[in-house]
Amino acid sequence: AVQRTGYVPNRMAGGLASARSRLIAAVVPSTVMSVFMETIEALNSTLFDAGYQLMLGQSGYSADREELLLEAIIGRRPDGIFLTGIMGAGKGRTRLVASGIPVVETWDLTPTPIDMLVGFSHLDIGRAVAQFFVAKGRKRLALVTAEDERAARRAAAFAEAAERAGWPPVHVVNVGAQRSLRSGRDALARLVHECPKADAVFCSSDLLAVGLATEARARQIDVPGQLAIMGFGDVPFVADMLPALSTVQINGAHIGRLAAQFLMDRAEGREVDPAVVRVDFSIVERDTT
Amino acid sequence: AVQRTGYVPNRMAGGLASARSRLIAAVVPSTVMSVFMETIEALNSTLFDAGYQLMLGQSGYSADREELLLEAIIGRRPDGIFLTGIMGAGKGRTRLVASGIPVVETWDLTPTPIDMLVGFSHLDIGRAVAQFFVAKGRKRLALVTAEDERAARRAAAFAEAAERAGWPPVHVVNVGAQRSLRSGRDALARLVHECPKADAVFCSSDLLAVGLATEARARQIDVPGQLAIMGFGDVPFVADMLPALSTVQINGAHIGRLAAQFLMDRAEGREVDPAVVRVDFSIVERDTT
DNA sequence: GCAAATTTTGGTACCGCTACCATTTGCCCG
DNA sequence: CGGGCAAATGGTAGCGGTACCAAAATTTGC
Repeated sequence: AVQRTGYVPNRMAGGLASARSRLIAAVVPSTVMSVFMETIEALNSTLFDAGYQLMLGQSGYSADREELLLEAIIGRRPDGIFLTGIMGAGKGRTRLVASGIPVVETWDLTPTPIDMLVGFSHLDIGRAVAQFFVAKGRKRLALVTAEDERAARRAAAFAEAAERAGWPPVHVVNVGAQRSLRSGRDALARLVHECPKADAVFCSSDLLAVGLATEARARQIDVPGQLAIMGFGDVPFVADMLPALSTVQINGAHIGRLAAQFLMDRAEGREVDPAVVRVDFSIVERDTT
Repeated sequence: AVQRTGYVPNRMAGGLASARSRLIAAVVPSTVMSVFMETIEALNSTLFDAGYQLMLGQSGYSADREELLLEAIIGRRPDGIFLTGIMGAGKGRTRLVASGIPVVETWDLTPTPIDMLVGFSHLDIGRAVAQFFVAKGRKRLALVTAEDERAARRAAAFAEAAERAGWPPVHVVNVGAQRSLRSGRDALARLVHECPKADAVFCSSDLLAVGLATEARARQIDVPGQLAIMGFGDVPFVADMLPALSTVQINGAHIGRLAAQFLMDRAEGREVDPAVVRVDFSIVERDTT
């Protein structure tokens, strides 16, 4: 009879009755060319295979929009909420905690997570990249960074580690909100103008780094001879570029799968322990360092 | 009182009572490095600003998964369904029609849309690119294409147009399911081996085309002198690559906004007329042709 | 000042399921 | 063949809103 009439159960009614919506909400800053997409894809796949649906919200890197988004999300009573990044104190955080919905924060670490967490230390990465450059004999380190709180923390740790090694202050090129290839190219132009002696640069994203490498080629700057370039994220295509980009690799898909599992475990009443998982990163050395 | 107690209305209950879920479902093949992400981002933004939420489903380019996905989607009773591509006859289509939910198909054209449609003709694009190459004096045309029904149609029209111009048969390199930069590089390797005289190649995606351009550089093949390369999609960064990629530009964000508007109009009981909109494409000539 | 029209308030049925209780049925075994 | 137990079946109260109706309160017009 189900076959004949084409009956599809109304999951909204089911959710209302059972207080289990089988919906998981995810908040991402942006979807275009974003380092988070592999995480979202893995999250979505894992969820779907277990009978859950994904609701996607874009915060657009803006706080008031995030506030609205959170309200809209909580209104749907999802069984779990996935956050890219951590949530600072504020109305949003209070709301989330009050809602009692399982939350997993990702791509970052904090001593005060809302609930569960799958991430890594941006400070460690900043330090590790600085040490990598130092070990390679680079002396004048520089940063190219987009406006992003996590990138700022990597940058701060990078600069501090360089200073502790006795190196001169790290030159910083801020590219603003844009994280495009174009802004990477412009950033290199600014860098060679503002700090021509820089011999190693850590970029806040792979796209920016590819931009630098591209502009370096346009200006016949020898990479890595004259300038070493390190990206962040290891998005799928940078390994096959020419030169292949050295970058900080994050296993985004792993974060997504783990977060999905945590959320589903909690939704189904199972304990999640440990609720805070630190995932690895690694510096993959290719042709630009 | 609402402020004090932190009351957030349960939209699931509201949706059940009013038969208006304020949910829109979108089906995409994949989210990573996909040409559709600008469309999804625009769709999501437009929807969110009007108080709707986006549910994202990945069909993963697979038919049975799509079937399951459709069932899960219909079960949620969304106010509208966004499809990337058109839906051929089959169980899925029957289900969709039977559900009575407004549907907008995108990124393609068909004489038999399910409901609404915002797209363009892949045949026109194939022909236009072939004519472009012919006008440029290219004689030995080639194709590099991933397994994708829409790409296959562009390819067929391209080949046919070349033949009609009196040119020799178009050589086709099929890269399989992978649409990575790596497979683009491999494709060029195959192309120079299998058809060394080819002087112009149309790729089924920008990423593939960038791969070809990269491998051409590695092999010191002169682009565009010896080989012209055309991509598809005009994803954000290809304009700033070196060489800047010539490609077929599609205004993905426009498709997303329009589709969102259509879906919301229908959800709110307004008539959508015309329900089929053909959007423009254009060949942007940069440095690889 | 009063009737008519409009707005506000109060109350209830119902959206389509799930959870749970009360039966009834089937089955095994002494 | 009947008692005890598990499984199947039937029935119902919500889940938290919306929609709509009726009644009351207010405004408007003359």
